[in-house]
Amino acid sequence: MQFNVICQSCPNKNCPVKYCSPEWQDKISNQKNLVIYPKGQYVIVEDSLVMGAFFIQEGKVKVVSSNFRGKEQTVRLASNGHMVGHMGIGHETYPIGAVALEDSKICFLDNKTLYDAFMENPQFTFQVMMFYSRELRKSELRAKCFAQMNNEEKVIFGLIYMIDTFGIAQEDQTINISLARQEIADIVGTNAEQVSRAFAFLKGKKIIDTKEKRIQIINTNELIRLITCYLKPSDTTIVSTQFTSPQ
Amino acid sequence: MQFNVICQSCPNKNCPVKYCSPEWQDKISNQKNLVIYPKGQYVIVEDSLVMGAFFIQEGKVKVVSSNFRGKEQTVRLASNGHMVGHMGIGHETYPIGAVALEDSKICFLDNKTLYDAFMENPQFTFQVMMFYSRELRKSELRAKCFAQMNNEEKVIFGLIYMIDTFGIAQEDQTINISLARQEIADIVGTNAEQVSRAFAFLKGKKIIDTKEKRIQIINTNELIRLITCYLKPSDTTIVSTQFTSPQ
DNA sequence: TTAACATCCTGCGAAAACGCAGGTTTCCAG
DNA sequence: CTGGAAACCTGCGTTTTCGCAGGATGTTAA
Repeated sequence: MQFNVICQSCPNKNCPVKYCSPEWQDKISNQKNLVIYPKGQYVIVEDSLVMGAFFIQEGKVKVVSSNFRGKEQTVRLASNGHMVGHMGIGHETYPIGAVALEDSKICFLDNKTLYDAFMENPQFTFQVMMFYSRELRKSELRAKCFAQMNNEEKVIFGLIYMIDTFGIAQEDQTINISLARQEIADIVGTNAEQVSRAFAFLKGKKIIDTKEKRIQIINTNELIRLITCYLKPSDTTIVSTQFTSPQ
Repeated sequence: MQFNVICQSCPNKNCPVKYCSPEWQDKISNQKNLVIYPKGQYVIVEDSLVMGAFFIQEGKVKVVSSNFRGKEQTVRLASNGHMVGHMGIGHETYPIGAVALEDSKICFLDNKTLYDAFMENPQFTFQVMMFYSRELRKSELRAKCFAQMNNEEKVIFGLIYMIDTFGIAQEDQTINISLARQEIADIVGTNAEQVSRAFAFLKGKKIIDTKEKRIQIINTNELIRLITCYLKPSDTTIVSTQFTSPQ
C-alpha cells in the first residue's frame, strides 16, 4: 500500500480515467486504491469474489485461465493503461486470474464508483467500450491463429504478441519481458519443448537470438513475414491497445 | 429493403437500443436502415470500408476471418440482439466478414449517429460495453479451448457453442441451425473429416444423433461432462449473450 | 568457489491429426 | 421420377505433435 497518486497528475497517459471530468477524476482519486504488486504475485485469484476492476498504472500482467487438469492458459497480456478484471455484472466470481509479471502499480476501483462514473462520463464509458472492442478483436485473432497455425507459427505469433504488448528495449533490441519457456508455451497453447525447438529454428535463420530469458529480435520484418498470411495490415500495427481519441 | 420498424415497437427485446431514451429511439428509428439478408449472403465483406455497425433484429450470423491461404475461420456466432461490426475507430476497413446463416433482419446504424447516441445515452453505452466484455470473455474461453483441447473435445465445444447461441428446438431437441460439416470444422478449428469422426463417436455413445444437417442432442449433461474440466460453472450457463440489466 | 537445483535443449518412440480416396447418401433441378 | 452434383462417412498411409529422458547450461546460496 502506497501514497495514492492523484489521477490528474498520474504519469500514465493511457488510462481511460483521463477521459472523466475533472470532478470525477478527483472523486476517483479518492475512491481508488493503488497497490504495488511484486513480481509473481496474484492480482486476481481465479474464482474469487468480484469487487471491482483493476487499472494498470505501470506494470506487466498476464491474465490466466486454468483448467481442472491443472494446465494454465494465458489468455491475455496487459500493460500500462490496460484494464483487468471485467466488471462483475452477471458474474459473482472472476472467471480468470491475473499475475504480475514484474513489480506493478495497479489501481483498484470498486464496482459502485465505476458504475456511477460510467453513467456520468460518456467519454470515459466510450473509451472503455472501445478498449473491450479492440481486445475482442485481438482475442478473436488469437483464437483464429490457435486454430489454424502449426507449432512454429504459434510461437512466432506469441513473440509478436509479446512485442506488441511490452515493446522492445532500444539498447539491445530484446523484448521487454522475461518469461520461462513454459510461460511462453502457455501463451501460445503448446509446450516448452516446442518453444525451444521453434527458437532453435529461428536462431538458425538469424531472425532472433536468446540470452537466457531475454529474447533479441534481429529481423522483425522476417519474423512477421513468416506468419503474414494470417494477418491483416491492421494487425501488424496493433502496437498495444491504447486509449485513443475517436476519429 | 423493407419498411423500417420503429425501435419502440421492435419485437427484439434484447436490442441495446432499448436502453436509449425515447427521443433517441425515435431518432435511431429514422436513421437506421433495416435490411433482410438472405441465407448465405455477406452482411459485411472482409476488408470493406467501415461505415457503421449492425444490430441483428432477428437472424443468425457467423463472423469470419480468412487467411491468405484461403482457409476461413469462424470467430464468432451471433443471433438476435447481438452487434456485429466493431465500430471503425482506428480501423478504416472491417477486419472480419459476416455471413447470414439464415434469412436475417439486420439494422444498420452509421458511425456518426451511433457515436452521438453513445454520448447522450450512458445506459446504452454501458450495455454495449458489457456486451463486448462478455464477448471478450467468451472469445478468451474459445482461445483457451482451441489451445488445449483435442479434436473430439473441440467438436463437443463447438456443439455447445452452437446450442448456446442458437438454442434447441423444443419439438425434436435439434440445434436451431443447419451447418455443413466443413462449417462446423471452421468454427472449432479442424477439418470436416474430424467432425464426422467425432459425430460418429458421439452417436455411438448415444449422446447425439444426426439426420442430415440437423443435430439432435440426446444427452446434454453427458455432452457437457466430456469437456467439463475446461469450464467454469459460469460458462455452462452462458445461454447466449444478452443485454441484461446491471445489478 | 562450489554444490544443489532449476531451466533449457534435443533425440526419439508413441500418439494424434491430417488429408486423400473411394464408396455412400442426400439434395436439387429437370 | 430420375440423373447428376454435392455433401458425408470412413479406411489408411503420411505428417505433425507430444512428451519422456538425459545431458547441457544457467542460477542461487552457503
